[in-house]
Amino acid sequence: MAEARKAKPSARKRVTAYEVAHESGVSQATVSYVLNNTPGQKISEETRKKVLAVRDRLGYFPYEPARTLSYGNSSIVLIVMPDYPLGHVMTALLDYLSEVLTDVGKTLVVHRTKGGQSAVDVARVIAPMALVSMYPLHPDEIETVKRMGILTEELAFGESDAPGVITNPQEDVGRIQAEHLLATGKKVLGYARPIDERLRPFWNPRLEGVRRVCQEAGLPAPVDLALREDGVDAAETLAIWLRNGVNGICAYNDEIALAVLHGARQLGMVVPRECGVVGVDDIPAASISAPPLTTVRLNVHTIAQRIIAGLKLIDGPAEDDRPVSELIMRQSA
Amino acid sequence: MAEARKAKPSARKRVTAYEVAHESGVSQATVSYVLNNTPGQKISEETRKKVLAVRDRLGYFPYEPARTLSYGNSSIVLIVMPDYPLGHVMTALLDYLSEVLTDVGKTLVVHRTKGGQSAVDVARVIAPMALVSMYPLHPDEIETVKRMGILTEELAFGESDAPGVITNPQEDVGRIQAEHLLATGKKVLGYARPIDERLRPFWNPRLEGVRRVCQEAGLPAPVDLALREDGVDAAETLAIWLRNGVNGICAYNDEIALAVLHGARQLGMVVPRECGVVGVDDIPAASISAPPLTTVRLNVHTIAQRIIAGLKLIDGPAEDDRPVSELIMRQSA
DNA sequence: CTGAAAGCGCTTACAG
DNA sequence: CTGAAAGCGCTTACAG
Repeated sequence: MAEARKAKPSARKRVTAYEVAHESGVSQATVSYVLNNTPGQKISEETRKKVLAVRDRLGYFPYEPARTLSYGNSSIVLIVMPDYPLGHVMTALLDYLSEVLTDVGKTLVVHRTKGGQSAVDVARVIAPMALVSMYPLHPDEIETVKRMGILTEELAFGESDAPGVITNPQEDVGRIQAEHLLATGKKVLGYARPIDERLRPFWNPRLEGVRRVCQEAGLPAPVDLALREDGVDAAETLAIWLRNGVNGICAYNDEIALAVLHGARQLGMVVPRECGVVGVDDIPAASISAPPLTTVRLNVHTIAQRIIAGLKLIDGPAEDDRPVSELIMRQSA
Repeated sequence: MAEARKAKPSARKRVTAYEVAHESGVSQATVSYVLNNTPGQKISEETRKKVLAVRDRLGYFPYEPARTLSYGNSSIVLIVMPDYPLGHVMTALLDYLSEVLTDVGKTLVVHRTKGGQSAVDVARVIAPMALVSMYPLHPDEIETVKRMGILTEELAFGESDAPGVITNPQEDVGRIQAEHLLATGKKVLGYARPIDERLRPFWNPRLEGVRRVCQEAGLPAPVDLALREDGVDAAETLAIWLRNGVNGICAYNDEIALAVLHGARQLGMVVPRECGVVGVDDIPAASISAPPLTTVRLNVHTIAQRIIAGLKLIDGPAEDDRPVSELIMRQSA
């Protein structure tokens, strides 16, 4: 795995606090005090000025690994994601998270963890102060990471009340889709999921939401089928749904929904009259499909704030009270 | 900006090499030798076994910051990207890069740098062994990072022969688009670029490629217009092109191309007869648009290999000789 | 074949 | 108000 590191690199001599102290005619401690604005230390204005000037002249900045070692904790927040496509929403989530963390002096860094590689290994080399996982972690992994003194959080897409698990209930997404379809008079629903089995943790809770709505309405359970995003099997799959009497389809995301729409065009079906379709994500292409796609938009800010609150790093921006998911109604359903 | 760190966290006592040494009845040095397989150290099989056993029992792993401090260099490769949407291609690039780096014991980590924030600051807290920038860095920034002893590389989308700059010539992409359009008999080209000004470094080189092809063919320069990805201004923009006699459009990427197609449908235009359209990226939706989109696919592996070769971390997988970009012909041009 | 010791660059009691 | 010193957890000459 990790091979031995090569010979020590020519380690371009680093500018150290020692040098700054020396040039300023003060001790290393004093340098540390002024640079960190250490509370409870009264530094004369003169000394402070001098140190700062030398710092600037030398272009000095503390070396983080040393700081981390001494302090016992870093300021890095590591987020691990699966390495398969996650779309616009996750990107937006990351950016917002990054912004908020930057504001409180933390640095967010992302690792796309390849299947087979453990988040624990990554956490070991990054040695972050906190680890946020975008996919389910094994309890042993959580245990190990915690024992490393790292705050740990897992974003769960289903229900959970386990500690350290931020729930981002995706059932709601499925419910919204299904309820809208039923409200438009559809009676038999289909669920269009992606083919990639690794995505199961993401779509399964949504399907569960659809399932419950059907059940509560006394309607048949949704028939779920997998579909390619490039739409080559769309017509064929749609035909299966039709044979099952399906007239409303909830898609895992907009890309899949677009593929369904493609299949419908091929079959000459009239959407939404013969079959309604609703997606998730509201990607740009959703508003320009034929017909424009009715979809569910996720409110990334709320999710981000839950993560941040779970990290307890900041008192958190006032809880966002916008709903996590909302229906964007267009013409496909 | 960075606020003072809070009181030392309850720093759950870390298992140290000292403890492993103690429990094994050997010195710390010996523990380090066996764990690192330090060459030139002859450790008795017995000692090795013992140390390893204790390591496993205690669940010990070296603490990276200490290791980095001592060794003088980390095993992290940091990649900074702009924080605006970059699409499937960049994601694929990251994943491939990550995979290769993992194989050689490095860990790739990504930071989406917000405008206004400097890559230098990020590099300072992560203290990586190498920094790869996906956007242009200021020469001063490069200088600073290098002085920190960090290998630095910048992915340039235009031409450049500056050291430390990996060129990923995007003119070629524009050329391929334009040449195809001209080959189908189009005489006046348009360039559809995104609205976000921050994307300029990415589309400008491509537009330049289109421009050159037109020039070389003795045709009028391409007329470039900005377009929203959600297509609300597509018809209107398309009308402007038409008034200028444009009958072939090169789009910055597939999303924009899809918007153009949307506008064409609204105007009742026949694509590609009245106007050809070619995108870039070959996203899944490209194959199911109406009509299916002709596009240029980028070969991510080649780009990744150039980056890796530039890092000189490994002897590199045999240079991929597949072309960087290739035309995927479908029905929109 | 193994260990005592120095050193990486910081922070933080502890003395003054 | 400031400094000498210990300590964070590792690696690596240097002795034996």
